[in-house]
Amino acid sequence: MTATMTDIARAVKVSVVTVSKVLRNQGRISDATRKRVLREAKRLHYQTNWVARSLVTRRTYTIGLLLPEFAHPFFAEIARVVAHSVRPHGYHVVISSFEEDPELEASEMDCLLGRQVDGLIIASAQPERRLDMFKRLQGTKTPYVLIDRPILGLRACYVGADNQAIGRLATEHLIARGCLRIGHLRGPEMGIAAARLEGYRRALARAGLRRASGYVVEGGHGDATAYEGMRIMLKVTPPPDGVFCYSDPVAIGAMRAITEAGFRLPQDIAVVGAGNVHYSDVLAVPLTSVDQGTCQIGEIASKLLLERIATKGYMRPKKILISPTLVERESTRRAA
Amino acid sequence: MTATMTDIARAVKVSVVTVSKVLRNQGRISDATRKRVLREAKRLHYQTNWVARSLVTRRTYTIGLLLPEFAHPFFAEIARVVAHSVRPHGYHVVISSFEEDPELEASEMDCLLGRQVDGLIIASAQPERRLDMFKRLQGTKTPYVLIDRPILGLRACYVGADNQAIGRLATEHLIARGCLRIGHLRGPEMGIAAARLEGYRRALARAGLRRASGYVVEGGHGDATAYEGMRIMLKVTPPPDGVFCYSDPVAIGAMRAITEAGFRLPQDIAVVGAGNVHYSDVLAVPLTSVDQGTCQIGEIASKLLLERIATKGYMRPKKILISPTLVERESTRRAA
DNA sequence: CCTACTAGAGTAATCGTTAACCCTCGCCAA
DNA sequence: TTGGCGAGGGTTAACGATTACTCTAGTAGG
Repeated sequence: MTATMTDIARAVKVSVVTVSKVLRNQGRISDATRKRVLREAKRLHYQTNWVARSLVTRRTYTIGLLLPEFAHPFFAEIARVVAHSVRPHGYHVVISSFEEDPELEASEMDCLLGRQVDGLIIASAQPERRLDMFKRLQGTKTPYVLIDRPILGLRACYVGADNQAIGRLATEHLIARGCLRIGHLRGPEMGIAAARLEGYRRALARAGLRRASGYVVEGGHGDATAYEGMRIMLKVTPPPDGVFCYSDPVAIGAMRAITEAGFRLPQDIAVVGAGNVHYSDVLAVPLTSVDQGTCQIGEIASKLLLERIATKGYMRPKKILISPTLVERESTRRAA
Repeated sequence: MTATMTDIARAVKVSVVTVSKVLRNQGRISDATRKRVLREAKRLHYQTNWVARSLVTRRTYTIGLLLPEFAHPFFAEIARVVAHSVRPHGYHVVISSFEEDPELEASEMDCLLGRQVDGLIIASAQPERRLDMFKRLQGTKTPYVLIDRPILGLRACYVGADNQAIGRLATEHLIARGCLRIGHLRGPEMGIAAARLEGYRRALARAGLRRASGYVVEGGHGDATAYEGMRIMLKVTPPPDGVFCYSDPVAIGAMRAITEAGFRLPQDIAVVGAGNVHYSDVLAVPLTSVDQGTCQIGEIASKLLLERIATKGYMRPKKILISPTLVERESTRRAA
């Protein structure tokens, strides 16, 4: 069985407290005793029982990661980065995905709190104006950081991409590549998609380009819906000569529609995606994409959370937007 | 602050034990008392303190997931499936990735054991014949299941893809598509890659096809190394008319080399990958790929582990190989 | 020689829950 | 009347560690 401090204490003939002190390097212990304890601990392969320690210290060195979905590359990357960032501080990560179900999200949050996590990182799917999950969370005083999806009306830490900047950057890039009729295949959500759309609009306005109504089409979430959306947009006369797509999967669907319609890519129509997912450069036409700084989001969220865990008093919530960067590939590489 | 059973007990004027019994639906409690306790519990938003409960029950309802890498689609999917499979049984998952570093893997295992996980699922990177990590693990009697990478000489549960079958299936498919000179871009590892190679060889032998020496080339892990490997293979005369690639990324690199060399795909050279990663059908030429049954691996590993956790006595280790399935796409779609 | 201090330990209480008994009615049968 | 039994609770002692004291020599200083 697993050895406990009592086992060590008995073997070395000291009290459990002495063992505890040695193992934590605390209190005054003679070198001789320390060595004997350490030797015995090693001999028995002693491992701190964190359950017992946590009960009295009220710290589990565990953080909860509450995500809508795990297999999604963005969230998988977040999980990786978060686990990696907190490990040097002795923390581990308990994961929980709620498949975009707000009810499940709330109940999973309760579970994680019951497990006494020291803090939470959440990409929430709570509908707008439904803050009771967060009220409950705040009631427990457990630190938490929101990522990716901002929650309106909540005074809380938030780290996410600067979606308006993403829209602006993508659109400005198309403009710089000489596009004059720039379309947008937008996403379905209120917050994120709306901000990207707004960035797109502002970039157009600043460049003095017109906004034809048919140039903004709903592209859904995946490449299938995006394919349909793009086909609709291509029927506008004149067709667009550049498209900013809400996400990379959407861009993939769009490119398929464009190629099938007989347009050349990027000569006739240039395409920009967003997300810069791992496979963007192995596509038929490698996709120019706006990188949303996934790693940074994970790192900063972790850092923020650990800060808050370490601090007793009140800390003002911080909202941090990560500046996107453009990764240019073939899908926009053409003469301006 | 968070309410405890003591708070409820005081409010309802019963003992803590009574509260505990009500909350666990155990022991004989009158309906009246039960209702009062439950009402108070709800009023205070009582949540079981799992740390305290675990200390006495010796069950944390937590399982550890020890993986080489998180962002990799295969492992991300595994994490998703495992978390999803164990949740209905009240379990949560603590993740830990060790970036292919055996030392880190072992130390993370110790941490997870210190956290008293009820069981472990491991895709190990321990080098061959270094079993001491597992000896230690077995010493704790903590149930565990290996996935993906078998460990030789270890009597332990294992769930993984049938790699030889993958090689066979891919090669037989190429044969069925009329390929006569079939190459293999192999992977670097001993176990998995060797098994796929063996499956390839057997399929060739069974079909009575010759094995030219230059037709088996090391393709590395990613598309960059695979690209180089494929260029080498294309110099053989006559060049292959079909290639089974160790993985999908490898196949992507190979396809690039093939196209650049002026061959048509799949008419001149057909390509099969393995892994069936999510983006296989959005490539320039959608890639035929052998699906290795990721979901099944995760589900079965979870089931096996929960079984072992629930069972007191000894259980014979089970080794389960998941039969692969072929997903045909454009890269092999040609007349036989 | 006595006091004060310190190094090096030990004791007792506690964290929140559960396990294993124990107690006290009230009721019923002998 | 007594004995037994079961319903409905309560008591006590863990679980494995930590925290906050307490205790005891030895030692240095006056």
